[in-house]
Amino acid sequence: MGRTPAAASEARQRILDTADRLFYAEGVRAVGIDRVIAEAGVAKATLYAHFPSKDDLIVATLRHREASVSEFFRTAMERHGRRTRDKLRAFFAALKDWFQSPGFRGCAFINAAVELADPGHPGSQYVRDYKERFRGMIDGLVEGAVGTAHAKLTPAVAILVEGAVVTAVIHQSADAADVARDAALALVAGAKGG
Amino acid sequence: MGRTPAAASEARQRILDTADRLFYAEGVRAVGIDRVIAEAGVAKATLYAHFPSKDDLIVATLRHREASVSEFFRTAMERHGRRTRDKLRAFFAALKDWFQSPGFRGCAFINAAVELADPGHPGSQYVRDYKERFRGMIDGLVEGAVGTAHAKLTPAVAILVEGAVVTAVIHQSADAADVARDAALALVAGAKGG
DNA sequence: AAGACCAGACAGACCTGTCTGTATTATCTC
DNA sequence: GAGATAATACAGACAGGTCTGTCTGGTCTT
Repeated sequence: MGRTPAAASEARQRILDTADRLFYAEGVRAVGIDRVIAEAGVAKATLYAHFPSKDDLIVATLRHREASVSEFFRTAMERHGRRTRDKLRAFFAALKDWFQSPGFRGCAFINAAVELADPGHPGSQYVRDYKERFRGMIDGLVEGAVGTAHAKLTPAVAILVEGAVVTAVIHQSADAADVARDAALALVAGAKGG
Repeated sequence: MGRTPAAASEARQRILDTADRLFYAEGVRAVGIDRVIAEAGVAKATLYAHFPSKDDLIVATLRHREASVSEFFRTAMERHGRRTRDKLRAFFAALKDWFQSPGFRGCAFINAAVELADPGHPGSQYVRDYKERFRGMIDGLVEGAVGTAHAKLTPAVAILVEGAVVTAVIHQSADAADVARDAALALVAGAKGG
């Protein structure tokens, strides 16, 4: 019995897809292993052969989701980028698409960090690292919009994005994307002008 | 035996204080009734006499917390208000105080909404209502800062505040308060100038 | 024969909510 | 004052379910 069988296995992929879906929709604490294996059509032993514990599965699910989130924004921005050449605008348009997508329930990483509560949990650590990478992407957009690097602008835009996500999920509305976009563009215009 | 004994009872107050503390620190799902009654020094029957179910206790705890949050911001802003007459500045200073306070773990209302997951849960509904009231407070600050009412500014500042809270709890840093303050002031200045 | 998988029992802990029974205190009646 | 009544709170057993994680055994494919 291999401790961690083939990395690219059908069962493993089914587990990850199912766990991602359930964890995002109902929360990592609310969904139990039994639910995951039932809906993935997998034996419990198989799950534990691939993921030593539920905590490991949670982290693997976050990693799995990061890939799909990046992919979503890449294609959505490309789609919007045809009309709006400004990448920052295209990003907020993609953000709004996300808010309006069925089953939207906010940022899976923030949700996981909130649920795990313990900052030392591997999942919480992963979320911090992910947010660093996310901020790096924002930084690229801001630099493209403002011309030069601007140390103070990126954190502000990142905060606007986080706030928009939280507001959208609480109020079940996509309006926050427009509000955040206008605020970000105003800040960019201010940084360029002054 | 009254179903809901005296509204102002010592046991009831102990339950609320304890539940508020535990729920905020570890999450409403992670903390069980047994923990609450043990740390509150209360019999289980007493808890269920005051609160018909855990869900009811959660909502009561949120209500209880709203009072203390309002009180915190009122006094903190008053303290800062002596130096900075600008109420918006005083608010962000208070926000930073909160971020730096021991045991800070973000917004209890957002956390609860994330954990409950279901938008129809009474707790989630309470959170939505609370955020409406919170936005009303922000609106007062913005109106005071910009002179006249400004429909587009308040939602942007509210989003900055939400984003700052989330960023602060994820990165365990109070810097987000300063970033959000500067961004809010820039937006206000832009609204006044243009 | 070996690796990967499925099915499901099992242990031990924890969950919410109900129930029995007792102690304490305040109030009302005589 | 003395006794009765009712409200409140205590302690803790209990039911029925769920949780994670382990284990046994069978199946299928290569």
